[in-house]
Amino acid sequence: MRIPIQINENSAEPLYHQIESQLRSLIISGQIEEGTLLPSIREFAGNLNCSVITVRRVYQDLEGEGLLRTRQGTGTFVAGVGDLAREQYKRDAVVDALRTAVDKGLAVQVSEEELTVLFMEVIREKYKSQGGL
Amino acid sequence: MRIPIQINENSAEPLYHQIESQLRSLIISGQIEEGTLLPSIREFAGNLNCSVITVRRVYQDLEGEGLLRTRQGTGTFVAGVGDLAREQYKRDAVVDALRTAVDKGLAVQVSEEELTVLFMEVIREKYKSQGGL
Amino acid sequence: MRIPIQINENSAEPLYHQIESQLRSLIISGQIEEGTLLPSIREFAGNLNCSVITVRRVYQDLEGEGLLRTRQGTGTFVAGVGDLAREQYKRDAVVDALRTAVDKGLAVQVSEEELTVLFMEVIREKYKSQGGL
Amino acid sequence: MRIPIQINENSAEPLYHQIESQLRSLIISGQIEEGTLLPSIREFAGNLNCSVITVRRVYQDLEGEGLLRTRQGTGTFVAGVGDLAREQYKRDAVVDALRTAVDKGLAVQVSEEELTVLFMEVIREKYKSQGGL
DNA sequence: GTGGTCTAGACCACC
DNA sequence: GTGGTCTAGACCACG
Repeated sequence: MRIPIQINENSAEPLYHQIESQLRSLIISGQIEEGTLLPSIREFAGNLNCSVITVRRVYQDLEGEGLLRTRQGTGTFVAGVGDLAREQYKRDAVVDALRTAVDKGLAVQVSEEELTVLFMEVIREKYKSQGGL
Repeated sequence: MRIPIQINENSAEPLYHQIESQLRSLIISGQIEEGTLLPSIREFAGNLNCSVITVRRVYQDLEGEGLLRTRQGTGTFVAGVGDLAREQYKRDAVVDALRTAVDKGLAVQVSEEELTVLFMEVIREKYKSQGGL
Repeated sequence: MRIPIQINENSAEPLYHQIESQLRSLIISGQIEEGTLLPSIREFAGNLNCSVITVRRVYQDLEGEGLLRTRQGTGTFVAGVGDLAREQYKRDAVVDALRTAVDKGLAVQVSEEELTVLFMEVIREKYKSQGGL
Repeated sequence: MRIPIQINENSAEPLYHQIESQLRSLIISGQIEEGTLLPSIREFAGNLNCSVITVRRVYQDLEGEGLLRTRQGTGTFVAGVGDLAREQYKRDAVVDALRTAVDKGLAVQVSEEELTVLFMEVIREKYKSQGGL
């Protein structure tokens, strides 16, 4: 199976972090189903053109979060995410990002109205380009 | 003049980065006026309880962005930010943060409506705690 | 790879500045190819017999100019300089220096003809000592 | 007497240095005649909008070079510059700047021909804007 | 191994 | 007094 991960070479964000957060989203949103066998560390590293130790770290971290399960000699699987946990998880991630954005607006003294207008522009632009969800 | 900067010791965000972004906001929002003489690097370092080198780096980076002007032997001043440039600057910073948040929503497959509701909750909560702007 | 940098201990020009301008020239003239992995800051500091911090500053400044790209844990690379950009870059640097020289001539009231003669003497002397380009 | 000095606030070049080199040029080129009484330190500082100690340094340095003479309680005068010395002085200053420019060209691997063309463009542009000398 | 951050402290040039 | 440069050395994050 081919996992769709986009790496931004120029970003200051560490490699492992970029991969983790995208893979996490794919799992939580259900785009990769529970029980799926992920690529081996070597194969994944080859796909992403990064070192095996980076992939190893990603798998370990997500296993620590309970999103993956590793079976010696077999491979790494997507673990289950309860529906309730999933909803909570989504909400948290999104609310956190929104809070950061609103804080930015406050710091720079944009009014509540202006900020809302900007939000509307951005959401329209993004969701249009993705097609209806 | 006393510059109000809040340092979060526990944050993963580098010290110089915390200081930079807060000072940047103070300048572009106009809360520190053009031409203001900032504290000397030593004095500021004393206030912030950090090394002079860290303050030096902050001043240098912001000078690189054109927000500060420094003259050896004299001190460091707030450079002018044209009103138009300032508006653009604000907008960019905020739109960028909003985009990140909306991307997060997309990644996790939250619907446009849900995301809007969450935004409204967050903005109400934040702006209320700050009083009317 | 060994980078040929000449340090002048007695110059009033700051160390980091000497290194920066020479490394910059090597890159934009194409003598160091795009994608080349530069020495680690520690190794380079050893070669140049200066502090790692000085090298770090050089790499950081040139990264800011877009000439280098650095990834934590991996190293520092020469970034691409588009051929067109490179030509512009060269021209700018040289024209700037020429302007300074001509200004000097004007300030001291040397005639256009005298100045041209002096230029011819200098260019012959310099280019001869370098061999044909 | 009003001495025409242009200060560039944004330059990295130290204040005293900017003033010195311009005043030096004015004297050597004969635009300020031998024996002229220069403004008092305080007056000059007022004109240039800089500190008296900066002007003091300028006068001292140029006195050290033999270009000025100070008489206690009377003021600071322009000393004589022999015609031969003047010519040598001019030549040296200009040749030095030209050498710097040509070095830049070499560093960046511009050919002798290209460099000559650039020089011609620059000299035409500068001398035209100044009117015939 | 790599770069990223931060420290304390020195010495210099400038105003 | 101010900022500008440079040092040695520490600790952390990344690959």
